[in-house]
Amino acid sequence: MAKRHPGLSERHRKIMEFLTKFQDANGYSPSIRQIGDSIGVKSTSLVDYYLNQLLEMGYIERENRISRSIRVLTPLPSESSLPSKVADAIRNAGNAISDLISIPIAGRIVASAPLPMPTSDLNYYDAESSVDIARSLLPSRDVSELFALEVDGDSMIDAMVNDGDIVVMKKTSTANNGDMVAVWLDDKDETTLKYFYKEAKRIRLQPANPNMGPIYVEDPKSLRIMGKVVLVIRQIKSVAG
Amino acid sequence: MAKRHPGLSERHRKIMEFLTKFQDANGYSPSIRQIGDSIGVKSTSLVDYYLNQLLEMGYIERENRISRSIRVLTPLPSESSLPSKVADAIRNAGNAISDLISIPIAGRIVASAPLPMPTSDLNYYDAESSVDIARSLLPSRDVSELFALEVDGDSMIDAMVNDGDIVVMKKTSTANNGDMVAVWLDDKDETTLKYFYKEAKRIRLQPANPNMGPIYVEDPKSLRIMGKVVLVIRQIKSVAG
DNA sequence: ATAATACACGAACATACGTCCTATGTCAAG
DNA sequence: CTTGACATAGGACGTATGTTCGTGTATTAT
Repeated sequence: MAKRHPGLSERHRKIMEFLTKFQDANGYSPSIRQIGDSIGVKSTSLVDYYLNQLLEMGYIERENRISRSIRVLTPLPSESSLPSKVADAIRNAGNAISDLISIPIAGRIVASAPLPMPTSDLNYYDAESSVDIARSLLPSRDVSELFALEVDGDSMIDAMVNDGDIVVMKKTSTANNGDMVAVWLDDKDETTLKYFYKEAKRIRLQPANPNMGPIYVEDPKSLRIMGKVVLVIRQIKSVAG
Repeated sequence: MAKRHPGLSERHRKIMEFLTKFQDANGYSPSIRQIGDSIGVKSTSLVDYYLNQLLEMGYIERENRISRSIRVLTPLPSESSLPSKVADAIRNAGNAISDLISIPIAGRIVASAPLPMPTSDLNYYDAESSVDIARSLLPSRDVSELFALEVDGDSMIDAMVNDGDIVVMKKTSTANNGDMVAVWLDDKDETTLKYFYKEAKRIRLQPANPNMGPIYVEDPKSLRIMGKVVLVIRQIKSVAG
């Protein structure tokens, strides 16, 4: 259950350290160039390059084209500097009190229709329905991007997901190899849940059910990643039938 | 020594609210223009104007000429409009503990072996591992009879349950029609998860996967119900393969 | 040796974003 | 009525910042 830390170069480590430190000290993220300075690199593109790797590896998150929008997801264990009382307090308040997270249920997921997405980042409130999940079950510290969908129909059984199941997803448009993602296939006009693998010239979508074969997507453009699945919950509801 | 909070106009309040909300949701501050949008103001200068006032009054901090560098210093009191996380946290603080129940993981479930059962009702403590589940996800009021098992191997895919999944079960030796039960089949020498239906002269065990056929047990004696499944949890763990 | 790949630099570019200046309207005090 | 403080709008301007592209150099695979 512990996060994997593969191939983190010295540079990567330094960047992560700088990110957390800077965030902690200033309350906002550094710019690309500031990161470059911190590791002695003059080229912004190189920093961008590293940031993308860290993103791939799931260490950080960024918003496209938005300044200083880097979020550190897995702070490295090496923290000894907590200058900001505020940050500290907030952090403590976060994980000390709310072990239970309420995730809005954005709608139902059907193979034949696109994914309903939470209408905005701000409407936690009006979600009429939601699921409560223990924080310990979730990989991400960042709760804001999580939403849940209820599976409608049998069309996802090849993903080992059945009618009535609840999938908790994280909003994203990129995926790492091995992630289970919800994708919209343009040519097939359908939504599907599959494991994502980027291969040399194509993308392999592997069903969770080991008995079923993968499908391949040659054109990355025709595949829209809507989010990655982080949790599946099935309440057995003793239905007669 | 608390800061004075004089003359906070509706606009000020709205801005503060938006700031905290946005920060909370995105992990970084909004831009001037985003703030403007949020309060229905087109002019960036006006937003700047307000921000300076808030700064004067000690509500926020900003860095000159740095994007998205606003820090909220004094989150507004109560007001019923706090960002959800905090609000929820506070609200739940009292009953959070009781809403979350810790279920011991008794062992692993394999088709080829009997179910490991919790040795006694009292050994919550020494359970090295456990899962935390929100009470709202569980049907049963009675926590003491619940235990969890981790699925080992692919042998349960006909129950739509895969390697690594966690099944939460309620200890029982009887079942009602429609329950999903874990049963030990004497003649086959295996454990399986199936929906339980008592028919006229036999018992029908129906896989969760609608594509697969049922199996029938003629002799009720050769079937031992170990418990009924109340919840299945699958954490997607992004493993390459 | 050749090709492919990862790592690195710098510069050009587009734009997101903060700053600041001008104009307009309101309203209470002088 | 005039004055001035305050609230609001619009936009010009400069720069801070993320993105992209062309190029170069090691390192590794074929």
